[in-house]
Amino acid sequence: MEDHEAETGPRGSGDGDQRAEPVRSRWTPKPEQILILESIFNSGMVNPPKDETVRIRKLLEKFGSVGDANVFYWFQNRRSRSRRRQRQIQASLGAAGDVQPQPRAIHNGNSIAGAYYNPAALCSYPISNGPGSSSSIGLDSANAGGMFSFPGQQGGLQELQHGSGFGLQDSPNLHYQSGVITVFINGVATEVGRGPVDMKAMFGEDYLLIHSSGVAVEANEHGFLLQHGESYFLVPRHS
Amino acid sequence: MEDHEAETGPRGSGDGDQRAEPVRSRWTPKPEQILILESIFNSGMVNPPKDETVRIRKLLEKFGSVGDANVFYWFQNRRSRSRRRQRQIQASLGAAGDVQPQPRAIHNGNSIAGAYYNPAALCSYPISNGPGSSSSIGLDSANAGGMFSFPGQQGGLQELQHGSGFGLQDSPNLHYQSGVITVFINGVATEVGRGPVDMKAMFGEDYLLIHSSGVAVEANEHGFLLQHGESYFLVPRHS
DNA sequence: GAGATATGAATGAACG
DNA sequence: CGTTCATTCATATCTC
Repeated sequence: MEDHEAETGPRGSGDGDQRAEPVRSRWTPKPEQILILESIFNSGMVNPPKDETVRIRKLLEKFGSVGDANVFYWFQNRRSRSRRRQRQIQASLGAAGDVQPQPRAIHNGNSIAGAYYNPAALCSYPISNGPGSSSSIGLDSANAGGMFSFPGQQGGLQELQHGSGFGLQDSPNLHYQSGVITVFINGVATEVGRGPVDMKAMFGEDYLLIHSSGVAVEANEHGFLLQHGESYFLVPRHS
Repeated sequence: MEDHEAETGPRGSGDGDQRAEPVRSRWTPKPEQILILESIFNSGMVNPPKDETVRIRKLLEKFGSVGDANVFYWFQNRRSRSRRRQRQIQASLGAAGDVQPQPRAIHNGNSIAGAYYNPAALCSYPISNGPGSSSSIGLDSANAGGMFSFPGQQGGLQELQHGSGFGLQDSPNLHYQSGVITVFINGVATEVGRGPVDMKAMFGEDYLLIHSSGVAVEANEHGFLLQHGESYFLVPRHS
């Protein structure tokens, strides 16, 4: 986390001699790049150290030009906003009464985030932004580097998240854990706080959480304790 | 690190005029204030001691309420980010290795890293943030103190940087020099590392650096040695 | 094509 | 001092 922001400042440079450059705008990550970044983030590396940042940048460059600063900013923003969302959820859980459809239904036109109304999908941050424009992301191109091999179609998204095979193969430890972990609830990657999750407050009394092994998740008085990377199933209690 | 922050911090106590605004939690320096701060910083005083900080604060107060802590933080951040930028430049110069052409000319449809194509614009940190919103900063107001007298218009910015007449008139020595100096290249205030500057790596073989006196800048094997506050001109060698 | 939202970038404040 | 957090600014994108 050292050198960032160099590169450009849309802000500064208040001189007139800038040739008629069509106002270089900000970096807009390609869908493939977002996938990579998300998968790295969800794998637990939410705050990559500098050398990792460089590696990630090189990886991303297979899909479009990008700078170290962009990667840094991405993780910083992702972390910050994830944390904020988490806090919001937590806060609104405590505040009974005036609530509303609390999780702000991201409702990206297409996309997986649609899975919101279903209680099972009630997650603080549904992974994936939905493979936006380029339908069925063309990962085939530029994939020569061999580091990536996505299942390919958008349906296969969750698959990706599970395995740790996302390219940063060798780094043994995922530096920096942060207070947020990612679990899979009914197949949907979901961020939750590191501590006990008050599932009752989230889903009500009518649901049970079952670990993928089949055993129901124990809950102490504070809530359930989930583990990063594990899969759970939220099922109606009275079914 | 010690006693800062409480002080006159706009946070806790009486910042005089907050009315009429959407209650901003943190200090947002006015353009005039930024100009002042930048000019002080660029004059070489990058780490003002406490008493100077107080004087600077009083100066800034002519343009809006501000606390000593704000000034302290500003210099701390300015120093930190300046150094960081410097390091990034240096790093990317040395990198050279495996990947693509160094000046990463991101040139996407959108995206960053502008200011790269023009050699003259290749500066680690072009001074001035561009008199953004408030066109032709209204310096006339509150200028009664008489310490400042800007040329006024935005074009006159570089003018300001040159002279040492920036208000802190008497302090004989500019405490703390830091590893960064400010020079003027083709009229643009530019930060460079204190040591020899590898201009060849920065601008290529095709450019010469001429001191404002007219003599070409000597370069040893390491690079050019520039001097703080001096003006230079970067000219094509073959023109 | 105006308004709402998402998000890249910048920066004041603070921590270790 | 380097790093991180929180907030804000600016703009790309989406929606109606």
